[in-house]
Amino acid sequence: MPIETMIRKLRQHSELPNEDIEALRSVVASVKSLPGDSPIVREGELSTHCCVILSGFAYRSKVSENGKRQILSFHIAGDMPDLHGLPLKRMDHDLTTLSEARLGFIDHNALERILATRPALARALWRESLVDAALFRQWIVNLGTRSASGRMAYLIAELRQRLGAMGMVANEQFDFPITQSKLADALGLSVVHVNRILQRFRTEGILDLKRRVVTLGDLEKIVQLGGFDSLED
Amino acid sequence: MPIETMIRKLRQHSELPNEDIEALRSVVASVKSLPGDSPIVREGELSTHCCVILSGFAYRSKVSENGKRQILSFHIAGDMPDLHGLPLKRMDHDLTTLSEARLGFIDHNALERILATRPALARALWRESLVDAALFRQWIVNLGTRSASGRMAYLIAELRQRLGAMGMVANEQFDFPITQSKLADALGLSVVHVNRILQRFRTEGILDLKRRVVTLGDLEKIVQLGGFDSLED
DNA sequence: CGATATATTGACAGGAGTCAAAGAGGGTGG
DNA sequence: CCACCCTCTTTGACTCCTGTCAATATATCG
Repeated sequence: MPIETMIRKLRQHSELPNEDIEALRSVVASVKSLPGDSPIVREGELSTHCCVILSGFAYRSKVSENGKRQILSFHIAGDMPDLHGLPLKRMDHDLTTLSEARLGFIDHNALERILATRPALARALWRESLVDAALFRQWIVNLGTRSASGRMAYLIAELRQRLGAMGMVANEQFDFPITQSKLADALGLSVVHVNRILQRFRTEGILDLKRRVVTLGDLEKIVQLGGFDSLED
Repeated sequence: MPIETMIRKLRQHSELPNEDIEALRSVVASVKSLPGDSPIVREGELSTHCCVILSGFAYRSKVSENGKRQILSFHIAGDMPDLHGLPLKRMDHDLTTLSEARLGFIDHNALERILATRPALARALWRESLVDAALFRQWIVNLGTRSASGRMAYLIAELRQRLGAMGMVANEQFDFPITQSKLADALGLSVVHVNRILQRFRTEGILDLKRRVVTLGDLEKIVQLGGFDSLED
């Protein structure tokens, strides 16, 4: 039951009685597999349920008036990328699968019912959404203060850490099924420039991103370039 | 009682019984005036209370490992910029006054006590922190997709809207006690370039930022440059 | 009135974008 | 199993936006 990954994640920041965990587990109504690039929710929609990523990847994005798309964040197994839809309802951005993904869906009404009698669980979900906000802040720092290659290195370091915490990094290698054009949209760079950075990283043995797999070459260098502080999982 | 501004803001997104409002009002223990550039909380600290801005401005910032400071957001009267410290405790960034400001402080323990019996209020605060997160997302889009002058225009348009909603814009003019160097840190630009953009805006009659006051010249142009969608308050 | 912070200028360098074309990879259908 | 197509990646040439450095002017404040 890979819903355990989400529970493990919640437990990293919140102590929860077993009954709350059980209640949460029981409220996951349906599980669906979606191919890559499928919209999960769109900006402007009112959400009636939220999802847990059971496997695969998803990303959140927003298009600005000048037509450019900005990718706000990437999400991995265990994440609940549209939790904020529970209190806010109206989505302010899109949520899309990056690769084929298995998603668990939780109906808002059902979730509200169990939260009503379980304040600790409600608090845990609040906390979860605040951790999400903290990642956005990090991303602002990344976009605002670093050079193109620093941004790229930071992204990889952040992913390595989050995937590592979920046990999804092996042999300094992990899955990341992304195109350079999406990388460009996430980092605020042009595709061409992303390509050049990746090539430089490759020839300098820093890392290799090929065929949807990242191979870490020189972790020290990545962390240093990206100014990523905690090397620990 | 300028704590009303905060209550008005909460009510914009949440229906709250009068007793909850009263409880919230009563929990603001002390009010303090701080001069500009005073730290309110620092990154790494554990917060024991949170604050409401009663008047003046504050900003949140984070310094990245390369030494550059990134300003994450600006805050105005009615905002609770460190609400997230209630569930998360450890601050991941600094909070500082921009100008002289009056702050109301709320003790976490006292707040927790009233939240325990007032789920609607707890939910309103959760929502408030999600609105905050949505602003961060907007800011990511701003940094990632717009040119330097677009970013500047967006910042001004966003401020105009938020201040307008609080009734703090008169004659297309509002207070914004900021230096160009802080603007640079917020927009991810160099001071020199910020200066040039402001001059261009000035000579082209788009807007004028001088002596800590913004005078809007051509609102249409600002909104268009910044790609800001809702002109309405 | 001097001292310090902030704003303004100019000259120059370089990182990142744009445009346009050519290769590679991965599917798909015959 | 190969030909074809479509998407993604890679290249090269060129432009220009934004940063850096360093000096000067202007505000602000005690």
